[in-house]
Amino acid sequence: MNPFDAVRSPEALATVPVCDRCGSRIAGLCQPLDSAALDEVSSESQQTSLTAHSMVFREGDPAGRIFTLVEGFAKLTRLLPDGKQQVVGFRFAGDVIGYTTLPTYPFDAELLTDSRICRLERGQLDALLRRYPVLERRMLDLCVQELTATQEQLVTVGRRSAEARVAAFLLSLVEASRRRGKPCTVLEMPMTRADIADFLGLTLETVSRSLTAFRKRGWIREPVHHRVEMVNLRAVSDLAEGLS
Amino acid sequence: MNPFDAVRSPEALATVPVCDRCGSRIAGLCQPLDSAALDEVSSESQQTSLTAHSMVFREGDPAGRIFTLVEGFAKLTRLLPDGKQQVVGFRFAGDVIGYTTLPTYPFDAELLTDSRICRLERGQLDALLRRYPVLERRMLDLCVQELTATQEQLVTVGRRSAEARVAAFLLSLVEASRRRGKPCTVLEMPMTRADIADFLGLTLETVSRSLTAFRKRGWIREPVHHRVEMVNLRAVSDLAEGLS
DNA sequence: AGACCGCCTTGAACCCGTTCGACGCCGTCC
DNA sequence: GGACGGCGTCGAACGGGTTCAAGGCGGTCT
Repeated sequence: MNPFDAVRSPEALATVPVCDRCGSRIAGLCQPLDSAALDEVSSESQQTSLTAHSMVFREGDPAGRIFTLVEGFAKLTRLLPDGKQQVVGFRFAGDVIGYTTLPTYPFDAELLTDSRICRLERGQLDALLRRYPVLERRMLDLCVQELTATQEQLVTVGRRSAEARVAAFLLSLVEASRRRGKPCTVLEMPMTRADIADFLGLTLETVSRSLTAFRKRGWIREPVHHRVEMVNLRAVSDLAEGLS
Repeated sequence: MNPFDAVRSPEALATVPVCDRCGSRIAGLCQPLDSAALDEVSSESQQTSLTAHSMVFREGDPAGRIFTLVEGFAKLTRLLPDGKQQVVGFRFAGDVIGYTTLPTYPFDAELLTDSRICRLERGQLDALLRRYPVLERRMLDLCVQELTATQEQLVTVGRRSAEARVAAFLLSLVEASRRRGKPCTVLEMPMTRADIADFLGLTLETVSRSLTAFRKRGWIREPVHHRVEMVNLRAVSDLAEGLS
């Protein structure tokens, strides 16, 4: 155990072990913090459990809080005036949700599964950022990562064929799982066909047809609902690259 | 004039006036700096002029430098294995180009016009960020802005019809011009139809047809090559919103 | 059990944007 | 001047993905 543990308050003892297993500690905002700083962050933040389909926040809500997804899956969506929605991203354990410089959140954040989230008031975050410059640096790094991923997604949606988009989506799930330290061929995929379609700029029928095609070619399996097994990762990534 | 000017070195006197008119000072990284800090930044950075079609850097180059576009226009592109390119964004006077946490640049940066750029070695930037926390904050803000714009672009490419995408593109030009403090109905548009098409996930023919359609409807004019006049901004933004 | 509902799958027809081809315009290079 | 190449425009045919429609499967509620 960490040598700092001995001097922690009982309160901290209760909260920190939770933090140690949090995705944020592994790949997210809290990764660069030492134990003392982690204590402070964790004592200022509020952990809550929420059920699937809860809204963490809505597009247009005042952006007064920042969230970390401790466990679970979420989707971020923007609504178009004509009613169609675009999924701008999915979020996994450890990811930060809702950091923006805008006065209001620019998208909806909806949980796809029962989840645990960690909540911080905006003012508290700003104070922490001032106190621990390493946190601000970390925010910037995460933001740049996010920007790169979104640009990648732009390429996917803008230039790839339907099947190549679905293949690229599967690869992004593999990558997200790897980043969380679980390199595994069987992946959680809690999003519906419609969610995936809205992410890829396709219809749910096309997504369904593509996944069926992959299954028939023996590239993937779906042992149970909302779980994919990547059988032939190479074939999928070749298709995503357009080498078809 | 600024009271700090009196104590400046002759060298600073030569460089700072340039900075004061730089786009970065108005809308970019240097915006929050006081005169003393601006002196330091400007003395560490190298200004150069480059001609149209120069590459600022290429995808895969070691990301050792950060650039600010002082004057001019640039496009950022990613190349797909099959040879197609996706324009991931355009950059205008004042914008930062090439900041990444990755070891290499994730896209090409090519100038569309003769431009002036301001160059900073990565190590110098890191030192400045440590010295002036306000700069790090500013980087984060710019990154979040950029992320929001890219997500907006994702919606455009993913869910809008061809004409709506072109309309949205025109609006983004208006917005970029406004941000640089030049709210004007006649805009520079140095990119070719092919560039626009690659940005919007369309072909150049479709872009050409859409712009022709807008012209025939009297929504825009193109008085000279590479310049658009927004005659009926309302009609364009209604189309972009999908209210057609 | 039966009815209902959300989600997924599959088929067939259609349509929007692409592809392919041709041409015009303009600037540059022999 | 003439040839060439980059860029933009336009028409006709094609095709990938959408739209529309029907049906299946697995839950949950009554």
